[in-house]
Parts: sequence; structure tokens; C-alpha cells
Amino acid sequence: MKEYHQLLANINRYVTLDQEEEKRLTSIIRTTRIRRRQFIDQPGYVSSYRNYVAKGAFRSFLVDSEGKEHTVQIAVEDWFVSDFYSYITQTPATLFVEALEDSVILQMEYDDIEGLCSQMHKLSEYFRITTERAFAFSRKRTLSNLSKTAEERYLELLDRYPNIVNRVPQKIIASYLGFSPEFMSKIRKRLVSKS
Amino acid sequence: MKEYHQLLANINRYVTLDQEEEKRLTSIIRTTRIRRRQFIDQPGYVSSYRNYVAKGAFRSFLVDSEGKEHTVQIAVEDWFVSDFYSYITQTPATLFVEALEDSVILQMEYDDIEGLCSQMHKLSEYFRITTERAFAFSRKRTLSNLSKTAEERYLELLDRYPNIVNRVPQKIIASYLGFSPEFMSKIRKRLVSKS
DNA sequence: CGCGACGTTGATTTGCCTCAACGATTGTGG
DNA sequence: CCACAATCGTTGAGGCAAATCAACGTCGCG
Repeated sequence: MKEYHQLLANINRYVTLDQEEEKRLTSIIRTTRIRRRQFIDQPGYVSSYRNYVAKGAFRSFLVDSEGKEHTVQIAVEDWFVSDFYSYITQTPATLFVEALEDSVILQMEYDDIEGLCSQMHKLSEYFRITTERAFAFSRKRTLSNLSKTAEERYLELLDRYPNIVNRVPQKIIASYLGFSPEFMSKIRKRLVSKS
Repeated sequence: MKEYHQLLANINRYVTLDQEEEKRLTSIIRTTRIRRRQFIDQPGYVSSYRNYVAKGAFRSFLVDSEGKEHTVQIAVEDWFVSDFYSYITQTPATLFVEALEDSVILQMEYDDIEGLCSQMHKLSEYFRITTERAFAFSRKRTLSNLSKTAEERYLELLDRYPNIVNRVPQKIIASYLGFSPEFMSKIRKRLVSKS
């Protein structure tokens, strides 16, 4: 399967698996096709899988008590996506995880990953290192939210992920950055008239 | 050293090190006493250590272009603290990390940790699992910041860390939760008059 | 073709900030 | 050990960034 190679290539950026190890890993992987607008996690259900995006795009979001949506994560190719809190604690999710495009994901069950990590040092290292990076990045986002204005956060996103803006509706970007779609529209107008 | 035992006890909640392994780990640990108001990380300097708080309290914070402080993390006993982004990437820090009380920390150098993790499966597992939890928690905080009002975030903190409020000045709590000290004072007044 | 989601724009509102002034508490040097 | 300074928390007045509400054009899709 060429989807496996994508994930294996990613893993080999951090550690070097031998054939035997690759086999053990791929044996726990399930390749799944997901249609646009389909949910892979929803509130009330435990997030069972670590999902690697081989193709497509997803977002995870919360619907608050007033019915408003707040986007926690936007994930494209080569990222993992889930209600991570639910996955780690194996308790019911609070988030939706929804496909933004027709997608292909590689799914690995929590117990299988934990089992393999406890046996395979290199796999443990892979997840340790990548999670450390994700965590560091998450801290950076917290910092942006605390210290920057809406316009600055938007420009920061444009700078880091220029292509995302073309793939993802503006209202979702807005809910990711923490402001209303109407205000996003006003920011864009302001920026256009500046340049 | 009894400080070692504290960390080893923490590690043994997740994995079981044998004597040999404990020895290798403690051999890279440096115990350091830090005085109140002393900095262990500052902007411009690479964050060299993973710092385990054995006793005391710390915070990491950013000083923005207008001179305002934004608290990223508050850490007490049993937590690790640093400019984590700087530590992971081994690039110059942007944050200050400051002792809020006279403290004792266990310091481990980046290269030593990486070296040990690459050899010791169990240590790798310890950091993998704890970082995954920290990451899940960080996501939760991002979500709170996106979806809750100032008052709700304050109540959430009170609920989770009732003791922190007595150890840490209110202005620091405010800058952690993302609002001004004056506004915090008004929230508290409102809450008192309600009960 | 027609409906529903998306983006835009303007008017109004609001949650939180800023600034300033004042006690209370803490820390510090003489 | 006291005195004075510095820092902290409180309170009120005024202001601003972003939200809300509503109306309208546009586009994609069934």
C-alpha cells in the first residue's frame, strides 16, 4: 500500500525501522476512506484511534452551549488528528472530528499503539519526539492567543500555512483563530486596502 | 538525595526502572537551589535543561512589545518547567522562566536526555506518556481560551487548582488566564456578591 | 433552476482594557 | 525594628476591539 509508505517515510525522519518492525507496525494499521462532512469522532464516543491523514483534510471542533463552533485543530496530509484528550484518557469525546474533503486515513487503535510502543523502542521514540514538537507548537499557539490581536494571528497563520487558506472555508479559519467570521471579513478588507 | 526519590517515584507511576537504570538517570541530574525571583531561562539564551520542580513554584512568561507580561505556564512540585519550545528546538528562548518561591529543581541537559532516551526504552516511554498528557491538557486550555468567558476560565482554574490561588499573586493568575489584573478584581467582587 | 451555505457590509452592543487614584501589604535599608 | 518605598489589589470612568444582529449578493450543489 502506498499509504503505508507515506507514514513510514514520516517515521523514518526520526528513527530507522527495520523490515521486521515495519511489518509489526503496518499489521495494526487500518486504511479507511472518509467522505467529506463525515465525522470520525463525536461527543459521547471514545476516540479509539490515532488517525494519520494520508490524503485530505480534517478539523476538530467543539460546539459550545450556545451552539457556536470552536475549531481546535486543522489537519492536512502528514498530521495526526483526533479528539486527543479523549484518545489519551480513553474517555468519551467532547469534540467532533470532521472531514473537510474526501480523505484517506490510517487508523491505529489505542491499545495496539500502546502495546507496540511498550515493546518497540523506536516507535516509542517516534511518538515521544513528535508529540514533544506538537506540544511545543501548542504552547506557541496559547501564547499567540494571549498576546496578539486578531489581525496579527491571522497574518501569522497566512505566513505559516499560506495554502490552508485556499483549502478551508474562512468561517473555519476564523473559529480556529478565535474570532467571528464577520470580523474576519473586516480584517481581510482592511488588509487589502493597505496593500 | 531525597530529591531524586521524588522524581523516581513520579517516573515509577508510568514505568518501572531497575537499579541500574535509576543510576544512569540520576547520573545526568544536577540538583540546583533557586532563589525567589531568580530566572532559570531568559530571552536570547537557549533553554538547556529540562527542569523538574522538586520544591517551590515557577512561571514562564512572555514580555510583549508593549512591555506587558503573558504567563504561559505555572509550575509547582512534580512538574517540569522551561521555555519548552526553546528546549525542544535548542534555539534561543523568547520566554522568561522565574522562581515564584525559593525552590529546588532537578536539571537534566537536552543532550543527556536525548542520549538516554535513545538507549533506555523505559525512559523514552516515560517522556512519551507524560508529554502526551501535557499535550492533551494544552489542547484543553486552548479550547477554554477559545470558548469560555473570563469568569468561566477563572472558576475552572479555581476548581482544578484551588491551592494555586493562595500561592501565586492574582496578577500572575490574571495574565495566565488572559485578562487584566483590574478585571480579575472585578470578577472576584462579582463572585463574592453572588454567594 | 432554486435552495442553502458562505462571505460581505453596516449599525449597534458588550466584554474587557486602559488610565488614574487610593488603601493595604510586603519588603528593605538605615 | 521602624520607616519608607515598592508592589499588590481595588474601584471607578471612559474607551476600544471584537461580537452580535440583520440584510444582502454570490456561489455551489442537488
